[in-house]
Amino acid sequence: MISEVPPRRHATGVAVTVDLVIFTIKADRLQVLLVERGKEPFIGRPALPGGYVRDGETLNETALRELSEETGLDGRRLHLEQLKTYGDPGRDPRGRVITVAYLALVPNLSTPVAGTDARAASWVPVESVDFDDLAFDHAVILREALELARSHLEYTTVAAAFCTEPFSISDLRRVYEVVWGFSLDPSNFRRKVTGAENFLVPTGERRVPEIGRPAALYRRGTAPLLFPPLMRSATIRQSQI
Amino acid sequence: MISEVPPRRHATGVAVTVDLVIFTIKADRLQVLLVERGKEPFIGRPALPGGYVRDGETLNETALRELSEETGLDGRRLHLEQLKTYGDPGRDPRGRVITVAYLALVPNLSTPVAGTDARAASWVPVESVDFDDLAFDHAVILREALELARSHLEYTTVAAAFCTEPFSISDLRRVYEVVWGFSLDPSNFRRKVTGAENFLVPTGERRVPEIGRPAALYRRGTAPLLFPPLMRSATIRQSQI
DNA sequence: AACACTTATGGTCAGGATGACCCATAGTCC
DNA sequence: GGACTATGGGTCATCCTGACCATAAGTGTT
Repeated sequence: MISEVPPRRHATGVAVTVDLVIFTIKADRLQVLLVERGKEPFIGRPALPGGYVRDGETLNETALRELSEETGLDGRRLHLEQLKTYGDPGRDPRGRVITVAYLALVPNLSTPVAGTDARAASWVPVESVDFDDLAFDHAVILREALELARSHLEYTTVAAAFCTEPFSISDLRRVYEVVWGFSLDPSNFRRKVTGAENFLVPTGERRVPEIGRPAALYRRGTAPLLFPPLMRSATIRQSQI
Repeated sequence: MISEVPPRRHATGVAVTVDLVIFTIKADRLQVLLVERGKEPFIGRPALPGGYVRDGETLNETALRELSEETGLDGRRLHLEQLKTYGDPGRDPRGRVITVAYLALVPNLSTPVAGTDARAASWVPVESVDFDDLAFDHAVILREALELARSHLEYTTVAAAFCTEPFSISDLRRVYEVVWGFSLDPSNFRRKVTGAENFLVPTGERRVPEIGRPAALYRRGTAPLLFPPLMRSATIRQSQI
Protein backbone atom coordinates (compact mmCIF):
# COMPACT_ATOMS: atom_id res chain seq x y z
CA MET A 1 0.00 0.00 0.00
CA ILE A 2 1.40 3.36 -1.00
CA SER A 3 0.60 6.27 1.26
CA GLU A 4 -0.34 9.77 0.22
CA VAL A 5 2.76 11.33 1.72
CA PRO A 6 3.91 14.30 -0.38
CA PRO A 7 6.62 13.19 -2.80
CA ARG A 8 9.29 15.47 -1.37
CA ARG A 9 9.14 13.68 1.98
CA HIS A 10 10.13 10.45 0.33
CA ALA A 11 13.71 9.38 0.44
CA THR A 12 15.06 10.78 -2.80
CA GLY A 13 17.59 9.22 -5.08
CA VAL A 14 17.40 5.89 -3.39
CA ALA A 15 19.65 3.21 -4.81
CA VAL A 16 19.07 -0.49 -4.24
CA THR A 17 21.87 -3.01 -4.22
CA VAL A 18 22.21 -6.70 -3.50
CA ASP A 19 25.08 -7.86 -1.31
CA LEU A 20 26.09 -11.48 -0.99
CA VAL A 21 27.41 -13.45 1.91
CA ILE A 22 28.86 -16.48 0.15
CA PHE A 23 29.99 -19.24 2.46
CA THR A 24 31.92 -22.32 1.54
CA ILE A 25 33.99 -24.87 3.37
CA LYS A 26 37.63 -25.19 2.44
CA ALA A 27 40.41 -26.82 4.44
CA ASP A 28 37.93 -27.74 7.16
CA ARG A 29 37.13 -24.11 7.79
CA LEU A 30 34.13 -21.95 7.06
CA GLN A 31 35.18 -19.32 4.57
CA VAL A 32 33.46 -16.25 3.19
CA LEU A 33 34.11 -14.58 -0.15
CA LEU A 34 35.35 -11.02 0.27
CA VAL A 35 36.36 -8.51 -2.39
CA GLU A 36 38.72 -5.60 -2.06
CA ARG A 37 37.05 -2.31 -2.80
CA GLY A 38 38.58 -0.63 -5.84
CA LYS A 39 37.29 2.87 -5.23
CA GLU A 40 35.93 5.22 -2.64
CA PRO A 41 34.37 4.97 -0.23
CA PHE A 42 36.27 2.38 1.78
CA ILE A 43 38.83 1.95 -1.01
CA GLY A 44 41.15 -0.96 -0.37
CA ARG A 45 38.99 -2.32 2.41
CA PRO A 46 37.43 -5.78 2.33
CA ALA A 47 33.73 -5.94 1.57
CA LEU A 48 30.99 -8.35 0.64
CA PRO A 49 30.49 -8.76 -3.10
CA GLY A 50 27.43 -7.07 -4.50
CA GLY A 51 26.07 -4.64 -7.01
CA TYR A 52 23.16 -2.59 -8.18
CA VAL A 53 19.82 -4.07 -9.08
CA ARG A 54 19.28 -3.57 -12.80
CA ASP A 55 16.15 -2.65 -14.66
CA GLY A 56 13.87 -5.58 -15.26
CA GLU A 57 15.76 -7.81 -12.88
CA THR A 58 14.25 -9.51 -9.85
CA LEU A 59 16.25 -9.36 -6.64
CA ASN A 60 16.91 -13.06 -6.93
CA GLU A 61 18.20 -12.61 -10.46
CA THR A 62 20.52 -9.88 -9.30
CA ALA A 63 21.85 -12.15 -6.60
CA LEU A 64 22.32 -15.05 -9.01
CA ARG A 65 24.07 -12.80 -11.52
CA GLU A 66 26.45 -11.44 -8.90
CA LEU A 67 27.12 -14.90 -7.59
CA SER A 68 27.88 -16.15 -11.07
CA GLU A 69 30.18 -13.20 -11.73
CA GLU A 70 32.09 -13.81 -8.52
CA THR A 71 32.29 -17.56 -8.41
CA GLY A 72 31.37 -18.83 -11.87
CA LEU A 73 28.68 -20.98 -10.32
CA ASP A 74 25.32 -21.36 -11.94
CA GLY A 75 22.28 -21.24 -9.73
CA ARG A 76 21.46 -24.89 -9.97
CA ARG A 77 23.69 -26.52 -7.44
CA LEU A 78 23.72 -23.95 -4.69
CA HIS A 79 21.60 -22.62 -1.93
CA LEU A 80 20.60 -18.97 -2.25
CA GLU A 81 18.33 -17.31 0.23
CA GLN A 82 17.40 -13.78 1.14
CA LEU A 83 18.85 -12.79 4.50
CA LYS A 84 17.67 -9.31 5.39
CA THR A 85 17.56 -5.78 4.05
CA TYR A 86 19.77 -3.08 5.48
CA GLY A 87 18.81 0.51 4.86
CA ASP A 88 19.97 2.76 7.66
CA PRO A 89 20.58 6.27 6.40
CA GLY A 90 24.28 6.86 6.55
CA ARG A 91 25.27 3.26 5.98
CA ASP A 92 26.72 4.47 2.65
CA PRO A 93 28.38 7.89 2.70
CA ARG A 94 27.42 8.53 -0.94
CA GLY A 95 23.72 8.67 -0.23
CA ARG A 96 20.75 6.53 0.49
CA VAL A 97 21.67 3.02 -0.53
CA ILE A 98 19.44 0.21 0.59
CA THR A 99 20.91 -3.24 0.23
CA VAL A 100 19.19 -6.58 0.15
CA ALA A 101 21.58 -9.12 1.64
CA TYR A 102 21.55 -12.70 0.40
CA LEU A 103 23.09 -15.78 1.94
CA ALA A 104 24.64 -18.30 -0.44
CA LEU A 105 26.05 -21.67 0.52
CA VAL A 106 28.26 -23.19 -2.15
CA PRO A 107 30.32 -26.36 -2.35
CA ASN A 108 34.08 -26.25 -2.34
CA LEU A 109 35.08 -24.89 -5.73
CA SER A 110 38.03 -26.39 -7.56
CA THR A 111 38.73 -23.06 -9.24
CA PRO A 112 39.83 -20.62 -6.57
CA VAL A 113 37.56 -17.77 -7.62
CA ALA A 114 36.60 -18.18 -11.24
CA GLY A 115 34.91 -14.83 -11.50
CA THR A 116 34.65 -12.72 -14.62
CA ASP A 117 34.88 -9.73 -12.38
CA ALA A 118 38.25 -8.05 -12.30
CA ARG A 119 38.13 -7.12 -8.65
CA ALA A 120 40.32 -8.99 -6.23
CA ALA A 121 38.13 -11.59 -4.58
CA SER A 122 39.29 -14.19 -2.12
CA TRP A 123 38.05 -16.73 0.36
CA VAL A 124 38.73 -15.74 3.94
CA PRO A 125 38.19 -18.03 6.92
CA VAL A 126 35.43 -16.49 8.99
CA GLU A 127 37.51 -16.77 12.13
CA SER A 128 40.23 -14.68 10.44
CA VAL A 129 37.95 -11.90 9.30
CA ASP A 130 38.69 -8.54 10.86
CA PHE A 131 35.12 -7.43 11.29
CA ASP A 132 36.10 -3.89 12.20
CA ASP A 133 37.86 -3.51 8.87
CA LEU A 134 34.90 -4.40 6.70
CA ALA A 135 33.38 -1.68 4.56
CA PHE A 136 29.94 -0.15 5.16
CA ASP A 137 27.85 -2.13 7.66
CA HIS A 138 29.11 -5.41 6.31
CA ALA A 139 30.28 -6.55 9.72
CA VAL A 140 26.67 -6.55 10.90
CA ILE A 141 25.53 -8.34 7.78
CA LEU A 142 28.20 -10.99 8.05
CA ARG A 143 27.45 -11.63 11.70
CA GLU A 144 23.76 -12.05 11.04
CA ALA A 145 24.47 -14.27 8.05
CA LEU A 146 26.63 -16.47 10.22
CA GLU A 147 23.93 -16.87 12.82
CA LEU A 148 21.33 -17.59 10.15
CA ALA A 149 23.52 -20.24 8.59
CA ARG A 150 24.11 -21.85 11.97
CA SER A 151 20.45 -22.00 12.84
CA HIS A 152 19.47 -23.19 9.38
CA LEU A 153 21.63 -26.25 9.83
CA GLU A 154 19.39 -27.17 12.72
CA TYR A 155 16.06 -27.11 10.97
CA THR A 156 16.82 -27.62 7.29
CA THR A 157 18.86 -29.81 5.01
CA VAL A 158 20.99 -26.96 3.63
CA ALA A 159 24.15 -28.42 5.09
CA ALA A 160 24.28 -30.66 2.04
CA ALA A 161 24.59 -27.55 -0.13
CA PHE A 162 28.18 -27.31 1.09
CA CYS A 163 29.00 -30.79 -0.21
CA THR A 164 29.88 -31.81 -3.74
CA GLU A 165 27.95 -34.91 -4.73
CA PRO A 166 28.41 -37.65 -4.01
CA PHE A 167 29.40 -37.16 -0.40
CA SER A 168 29.82 -39.31 2.68
CA ILE A 169 28.07 -38.89 5.99
CA SER A 170 31.36 -37.81 7.47
CA ASP A 171 31.59 -35.05 4.86
CA LEU A 172 28.21 -33.86 5.98
CA ARG A 173 29.12 -34.12 9.62
CA ARG A 174 32.22 -32.05 9.03
CA VAL A 175 29.99 -29.31 7.63
CA TYR A 176 28.09 -29.17 10.88
CA GLU A 177 31.24 -29.28 12.94
CA VAL A 178 32.90 -26.52 10.98
CA VAL A 179 29.89 -24.20 10.90
CA TRP A 180 28.97 -24.76 14.51
CA GLY A 181 32.50 -24.92 15.79
CA PHE A 182 32.31 -28.05 17.89
CA SER A 183 32.46 -31.76 17.24
CA LEU A 184 29.57 -34.17 17.01
CA ASP A 185 29.40 -37.82 17.86
CA PRO A 186 29.82 -39.66 14.54
CA SER A 187 27.52 -42.49 15.48
CA ASN A 188 24.67 -40.36 16.74
CA PHE A 189 25.00 -38.05 13.77
CA ARG A 190 24.69 -40.97 11.39
CA ARG A 191 21.61 -42.28 13.15
CA LYS A 192 20.04 -38.85 12.93
CA VAL A 193 20.60 -38.00 9.28
CA THR A 194 19.91 -41.46 7.95
CA GLY A 195 16.70 -41.54 9.93
CA ALA A 196 15.42 -38.27 8.43
CA GLU A 197 13.11 -38.80 5.48
CA ASN A 198 14.46 -37.81 2.08
CA PHE A 199 17.54 -36.08 3.41
CA LEU A 200 20.09 -38.46 1.94
CA VAL A 201 19.83 -40.78 -1.04
CA PRO A 202 22.36 -43.62 -1.00
CA THR A 203 24.19 -44.07 -4.26
CA GLY A 204 25.45 -47.55 -3.50
CA GLU A 205 29.00 -46.43 -4.23
CA ARG A 206 31.81 -46.21 -1.75
CA ARG A 207 34.81 -43.97 -1.52
CA VAL A 208 38.13 -45.45 -0.42
CA PRO A 209 40.02 -42.88 1.61
CA GLU A 210 43.75 -42.65 2.23
CA ILE A 211 43.23 -43.98 5.70
CA GLY A 212 40.29 -45.58 7.39
CA ARG A 213 37.35 -47.66 6.33
CA PRO A 214 35.66 -46.80 3.00
CA ALA A 215 32.55 -44.67 3.34
CA ALA A 216 29.21 -45.12 1.64
CA LEU A 217 28.26 -42.21 -0.61
CA TYR A 218 25.03 -40.26 -0.85
CA ARG A 219 23.30 -37.56 -2.84
CA ARG A 220 20.99 -34.81 -1.63
CA GLY A 221 17.41 -35.88 -1.12
CA THR A 222 14.38 -33.77 -1.83
CA ALA A 223 13.41 -32.80 1.70
CA PRO A 224 14.03 -29.10 2.40
CA LEU A 225 13.35 -29.43 6.11
CA LEU A 226 15.00 -31.65 8.67
CA PHE A 227 12.47 -33.11 11.03
CA PRO A 228 12.98 -33.63 13.86
CA PRO A 229 15.64 -30.94 13.88
CA LEU A 230 19.26 -31.51 14.76
CA MET A 231 19.78 -28.99 17.49
CA ARG A 232 22.72 -27.45 19.20
CA SER A 233 22.34 -28.07 22.89
CA ALA A 234 21.11 -25.31 25.16
CA THR A 235 24.51 -24.65 26.70
CA ILE A 236 26.23 -24.39 23.34
CA ARG A 237 23.56 -22.04 22.02
CA GLN A 238 24.28 -19.73 24.90
CA SER A 239 27.97 -19.60 24.20
CA GLN A 240 27.48 -18.81 20.52
CA ILE A 241 25.14 -15.85 20.94
CA MET B 1 30.13 -3.51 -2.36
CA ILE B 2 29.10 -1.26 -5.22
CA SER B 3 29.99 -2.49 -8.68
CA GLU B 4 31.35 -0.46 -11.56
CA VAL B 5 28.33 -1.08 -13.74
CA PRO B 6 27.51 2.01 -15.85
CA PRO B 7 24.84 4.07 -14.12
CA ARG B 8 22.28 3.70 -16.90
CA ARG B 9 22.08 -0.04 -16.34
CA HIS B 10 20.91 0.48 -12.80
CA ALA B 11 17.25 0.35 -12.09
CA THR B 12 16.25 3.99 -12.37
CA GLY B 13 13.74 5.82 -10.28
CA VAL B 14 13.54 3.08 -7.71
CA ALA B 15 11.16 3.75 -4.86
CA VAL B 16 11.37 1.92 -1.55
CA THR B 17 8.38 1.29 0.64
CA VAL B 18 7.67 -0.58 3.84
CA ASP B 19 4.60 -2.79 4.02
CA LEU B 20 3.27 -4.20 7.25
CA VAL B 21 1.60 -7.48 8.03
CA ILE B 22 0.00 -6.71 11.39
CA PHE B 23 -1.50 -9.71 13.12
CA THR B 24 -3.62 -9.73 16.21
CA ILE B 25 -6.02 -12.11 17.86
CA LYS B 26 -9.61 -11.02 18.29
CA ALA B 27 -12.62 -13.21 18.96
CA ASP B 28 -10.42 -16.28 19.03
CA ARG B 29 -9.34 -15.74 15.46
CA LEU B 30 -6.13 -14.58 13.85
CA GLN B 31 -6.80 -11.26 12.17
CA VAL B 32 -4.75 -9.09 9.87
CA LEU B 33 -5.03 -5.34 9.41
CA LEU B 34 -5.98 -4.42 5.85
CA VAL B 35 -6.62 -1.00 4.34
CA GLU B 36 -8.74 -0.14 1.36
CA ARG B 37 -6.77 1.54 -1.37
CA GLY B 38 -7.97 5.07 -2.02
CA LYS B 39 -6.39 5.57 -5.43
CA GLU B 40 -5.01 3.81 -8.45
CA PRO B 41 -3.63 1.35 -8.95
CA PHE B 42 -5.86 -1.25 -7.32
CA ILE B 43 -8.28 1.44 -6.12
CA GLY B 44 -10.87 0.06 -3.75
CA ARG B 45 -9.01 -3.21 -3.27
CA PRO B 46 -7.75 -4.41 0.10
CA ALA B 47 -4.03 -4.07 0.73
CA LEU B 48 -1.46 -4.24 3.46
CA PRO B 49 -0.76 -0.92 5.15
CA GLY B 50 2.51 0.68 4.23
CA GLY B 51 4.24 3.72 2.90
CA TYR B 52 7.37 5.26 1.52
CA VAL B 53 10.62 5.32 3.41
CA ARG B 54 11.42 8.94 4.23
CA ASP B 55 14.73 10.71 4.20
CA GLY B 56 16.77 10.11 7.29
CA GLU B 57 14.56 7.27 8.45
CA THR B 58 15.74 3.75 9.11
CA LEU B 59 13.57 0.95 7.77
CA ASN B 60 12.60 0.03 11.30
CA GLU B 61 11.58 3.61 12.00
CA THR B 62 9.43 3.63 8.89
CA ALA B 63 7.75 0.45 10.04
CA LEU B 64 7.17 1.79 13.55
CA ARG B 65 5.79 5.06 12.20
CA GLU B 66 3.38 3.26 9.88
CA LEU B 67 2.34 0.93 12.65
CA SER B 68 1.68 3.83 14.96
CA GLU B 69 -0.31 5.63 12.28
CA GLU B 70 -2.45 2.60 11.66
CA THR B 71 -2.98 1.23 15.15
CA GLY B 72 -1.95 3.96 17.55
CA LEU B 73 0.45 1.56 19.19
CA ASP B 74 3.86 2.65 20.28
CA GLY B 75 6.75 0.36 19.59
CA ARG B 76 7.31 -0.71 23.13
CA ARG B 77 4.82 -3.43 23.71
CA LEU B 78 4.80 -5.14 20.37
CA HIS B 79 6.83 -7.48 18.29
CA LEU B 80 8.16 -6.04 15.04
CA GLU B 81 10.40 -7.98 12.76
CA GLN B 82 11.57 -7.75 9.20
CA LEU B 83 9.99 -10.43 7.04
CA LYS B 84 11.42 -10.21 3.54
CA THR B 85 11.91 -7.78 0.69
CA TYR B 86 9.85 -8.02 -2.47
CA GLY B 87 11.15 -6.34 -5.56
CA ASP B 88 10.03 -8.10 -8.69
CA PRO B 89 9.81 -5.69 -11.60
CA GLY B 90 6.18 -5.30 -12.45
CA ARG B 91 4.89 -5.89 -8.94
CA ASP B 92 3.77 -2.23 -9.02
CA PRO B 93 2.40 -0.97 -12.34
CA ARG B 94 3.65 2.56 -11.63
CA GLY B 95 7.28 1.61 -11.79
CA ARG B 96 10.03 -0.03 -9.85
CA VAL B 97 8.86 -0.16 -6.27
CA ILE B 98 10.77 -2.37 -3.87
CA THR B 99 9.03 -3.04 -0.60
CA VAL B 100 10.46 -4.24 2.67
CA ALA B 101 7.78 -6.28 4.40
CA TYR B 102 7.58 -6.32 8.19
CA LEU B 103 5.69 -8.66 10.45
CA ALA B 104 4.07 -7.15 13.54
CA LEU B 105 2.33 -9.07 16.30
CA VAL B 106 0.17 -6.88 18.51
CA PRO B 107 -2.14 -7.59 21.45
CA ASN B 108 -5.88 -7.23 21.12
CA LEU B 109 -6.55 -3.49 20.95
CA SER B 110 -9.47 -2.00 22.78
CA THR B 111 -9.80 0.76 20.20
CA PRO B 112 -10.88 -0.86 16.93
CA VAL B 113 -8.31 0.89 14.75
CA ALA B 114 -7.16 4.06 16.42
CA GLY B 115 -5.16 5.26 13.46
CA THR B 116 -4.54 8.88 12.57
CA ASP B 117 -4.64 7.82 8.99
CA ALA B 118 -7.83 8.62 7.16
CA ARG B 119 -7.87 5.49 5.07
CA ALA B 120 -10.36 2.80 5.86
CA ALA B 121 -8.52 0.19 7.88
CA SER B 122 -10.04 -2.90 9.41
CA TRP B 123 -9.19 -6.19 11.03
CA VAL B 124 -9.98 -9.15 8.82
CA PRO B 125 -9.83 -12.77 9.99
CA VAL B 126 -7.09 -14.43 7.99
CA GLU B 127 -9.38 -17.29 7.06
CA SER B 128 -11.81 -14.76 5.53
CA VAL B 129 -9.21 -12.96 3.43
CA ASP B 130 -9.77 -13.23 -0.30
CA PHE B 131 -6.16 -13.57 -1.28
CA ASP B 132 -6.88 -13.16 -4.96
CA ASP B 133 -8.40 -9.76 -4.28
CA LEU B 134 -5.38 -8.27 -2.53
CA ALA B 135 -3.51 -5.48 -4.28
CA PHE B 136 0.00 -5.83 -5.71
CA ASP B 137 1.76 -9.02 -4.59
CA HIS B 138 0.32 -8.75 -1.12
CA ALA B 139 -1.16 -12.23 -1.29
CA VAL B 140 2.35 -13.65 -1.48
CA ILE B 141 3.54 -11.41 1.34
CA LEU B 142 0.63 -12.33 3.58
CA ARG B 143 1.09 -16.03 2.97
CA GLU B 144 4.78 -15.88 3.80
CA ALA B 145 4.06 -13.77 6.86
CA LEU B 146 1.59 -16.35 8.06
CA GLU B 147 4.07 -19.16 7.68
CA LEU B 148 6.78 -17.13 9.43
CA ALA B 149 4.47 -16.38 12.33
CA ARG B 150 3.54 -20.03 12.63
CA SER B 151 7.11 -21.22 12.68
CA HIS B 152 8.22 -18.47 15.05
CA LEU B 153 5.76 -19.75 17.61
CA GLU B 154 7.72 -22.96 17.61
CA TYR B 155 11.15 -21.60 18.36
CA THR B 156 10.59 -18.26 20.07
CA THR B 157 8.51 -16.69 22.79
CA VAL B 158 6.72 -14.23 20.48
CA ALA B 159 3.36 -15.81 21.17
CA ALA B 160 3.25 -13.72 24.32
CA ALA B 161 3.33 -10.59 22.15
CA PHE B 162 -0.30 -11.32 21.29
CA CYS B 163 -1.31 -11.23 24.95
CA THR B 164 -2.04 -8.19 27.09
CA GLU B 165 -0.32 -8.50 30.44
CA PRO B 166 -1.06 -10.08 32.74
CA PHE B 167 -2.24 -13.20 30.96
CA SER B 168 -3.01 -16.78 31.86
CA ILE B 169 -1.46 -19.90 30.43
CA SER B 170 -4.74 -20.60 28.70
CA ASP B 171 -4.58 -17.20 27.02
CA LEU B 172 -1.17 -18.14 25.71
CA ARG B 173 -2.35 -21.55 24.64
CA ARG B 174 -5.23 -20.02 22.74
CA VAL B 175 -2.68 -17.98 20.79
CA TYR B 176 -0.98 -21.14 19.64
CA GLU B 177 -4.26 -22.82 18.84
CA VAL B 178 -5.55 -19.89 16.83
CA VAL B 179 -2.36 -19.29 14.87
CA TRP B 180 -1.71 -22.96 14.20
CA GLY B 181 -5.32 -23.86 13.69
CA PHE B 182 -5.54 -26.92 15.89
CA SER B 183 -5.96 -27.56 19.58
CA LEU B 184 -3.27 -28.43 22.07
CA ASP B 185 -3.45 -30.51 25.21
CA PRO B 186 -3.80 -28.01 28.07
CA SER B 187 -1.80 -30.09 30.50
CA ASN B 188 1.12 -30.77 28.20
CA PHE B 189 1.17 -27.15 27.08
CA ARG B 190 1.40 -25.98 30.66
CA ARG B 191 4.24 -28.34 31.42
CA LYS B 192 6.08 -27.10 28.39
CA VAL B 193 5.83 -23.34 28.84
CA THR B 194 6.31 -23.36 32.59
CA GLY B 195 9.38 -25.51 32.13
CA ALA B 196 11.01 -23.09 29.70
CA GLU B 197 13.44 -20.72 31.36
CA ASN B 198 12.39 -17.07 31.54
CA PHE B 199 9.40 -17.46 29.28
CA LEU B 200 6.77 -16.69 31.88
CA VAL B 201 7.02 -14.71 35.10
CA PRO B 202 4.27 -15.49 37.61
CA THR B 203 2.63 -12.43 39.08
CA GLY B 204 1.04 -14.22 41.99
CA GLU B 205 -2.35 -12.85 41.00
CA ARG B 206 -5.28 -14.85 39.78
CA ARG B 207 -8.11 -14.02 37.43
CA VAL B 208 -11.60 -15.25 38.27
CA PRO B 209 -13.39 -16.06 35.05
CA GLU B 210 -17.13 -16.25 34.41
CA ILE B 211 -16.98 -19.99 34.48
CA GLY B 212 -14.28 -22.39 35.51
CA ARG B 213 -11.45 -22.38 37.96
CA PRO B 214 -9.46 -19.15 38.43
CA ALA B 215 -6.21 -19.01 36.49
CA ALA B 216 -2.82 -17.88 37.69
CA LEU B 217 -1.50 -14.84 35.82
CA TYR B 218 1.90 -14.23 34.26
CA ARG B 219 3.95 -11.59 32.52
CA ARG B 220 6.39 -12.00 29.66
CA GLY B 221 9.82 -13.16 30.69
CA THR B 222 13.07 -12.03 29.13
CA ALA B 223 13.89 -15.09 27.05
CA PRO B 224 13.55 -14.43 23.32
CA LEU B 225 13.96 -18.07 22.38
CA LEU B 226 11.96 -21.08 23.45
CA PHE B 227 14.21 -24.02 24.16
CA PRO B 228 13.47 -26.79 23.65
CA PRO B 229 11.06 -25.66 20.96
CA LEU B 230 7.35 -26.37 20.98
CA MET B 231 6.89 -28.03 17.64
CA ARG B 232 3.99 -28.82 15.43
CA SER B 233 4.09 -32.53 14.74
CA ALA B 234 5.41 -33.83 11.46
CA THR B 235 1.99 -34.73 10.11
CA ILE B 236 0.50 -31.35 10.93
CA ARG B 237 3.43 -29.54 9.37
CA GLN B 238 2.76 -31.37 6.14
CA SER B 239 -0.88 -30.35 6.04
CA GLN B 240 -0.06 -26.69 6.62
CA ILE B 241 2.50 -26.29 3.85
C1' DA C 1 -26.25 -28.11 50.87
C1' DA C 2 -25.62 -30.94 47.17
C1' DC C 3 -24.83 -31.17 42.52
C1' DA C 4 -23.67 -30.23 37.72
C1' DC C 5 -20.62 -27.79 34.86
C1' DT C 6 -16.46 -25.63 33.31
C1' DT C 7 -11.76 -24.58 33.24
C1' DA C 8 -7.19 -24.85 35.62
C1' DT C 9 -3.71 -27.58 37.41
C1' DG C 10 -1.24 -31.73 38.57
C1' DG C 11 0.28 -36.58 37.82
C1' DT C 12 1.08 -41.09 35.36
C1' DC C 13 2.86 -43.91 31.83
C1' DA C 14 4.40 -45.76 27.46
C1' DG C 15 7.04 -44.59 23.41
C1' DG C 16 10.36 -41.80 20.89
C1' DA C 17 14.53 -39.16 20.63
C1' DT C 18 18.96 -38.13 22.44
C1' DG C 19 23.63 -38.36 24.37
C1' DA C 20 27.33 -41.23 25.98
C1' DC C 21 29.34 -45.10 25.20
C1' DC C 22 31.24 -49.65 23.18
C1' DC C 23 32.70 -52.59 19.49
C1' DA C 24 33.03 -54.74 15.10
C1' DT C 25 34.35 -53.66 10.20
C1' DA C 26 37.22 -52.58 6.29
C1' DG C 27 40.46 -50.30 4.42
C1' DT C 28 45.93 -48.61 4.48
C1' DC C 29 50.62 -48.68 6.21
C1' DC C 30 54.54 -50.96 8.38
C1' DG D 1 50.04 -60.34 10.75
C1' DG D 2 49.53 -56.21 13.62
C1' DA D 3 48.92 -51.18 14.27
C1' DC D 4 46.15 -47.49 12.88
C1' DT D 5 42.05 -44.96 11.44
C1' DA D 6 37.56 -43.88 10.23
C1' DT D 7 33.03 -46.07 9.23
C1' DG D 8 29.02 -48.31 10.69
C1' DG D 9 26.08 -50.73 13.98
C1' DG D 10 24.56 -51.47 18.57
C1' DT D 11 23.30 -50.72 23.78
C1' DC D 12 21.46 -48.20 27.54
C1' DA D 13 20.04 -44.60 30.72
C1' DT D 14 17.79 -40.28 30.41
C1' DC D 15 14.97 -36.73 28.79
C1' DC D 16 10.94 -35.22 26.20
C1' DT D 17 6.53 -35.93 24.36
C1' DG D 18 1.71 -37.27 23.65
C1' DA D 19 -2.24 -39.48 25.53
C1' DC D 20 -4.64 -39.85 29.44
C1' DC D 21 -6.67 -39.59 34.10
C1' DA D 22 -7.59 -37.13 38.36
C1' DT D 23 -8.22 -33.30 41.30
C1' DA D 24 -8.98 -28.32 42.34
C1' DA D 25 -11.62 -24.14 42.36
C1' DG D 26 -14.67 -21.36 40.80
C1' DT D 27 -20.06 -20.50 39.06
C1' DG D 28 -24.84 -21.63 38.51
C1' DT D 29 -28.81 -24.87 39.49
C1' DT D 30 -31.71 -27.83 42.13
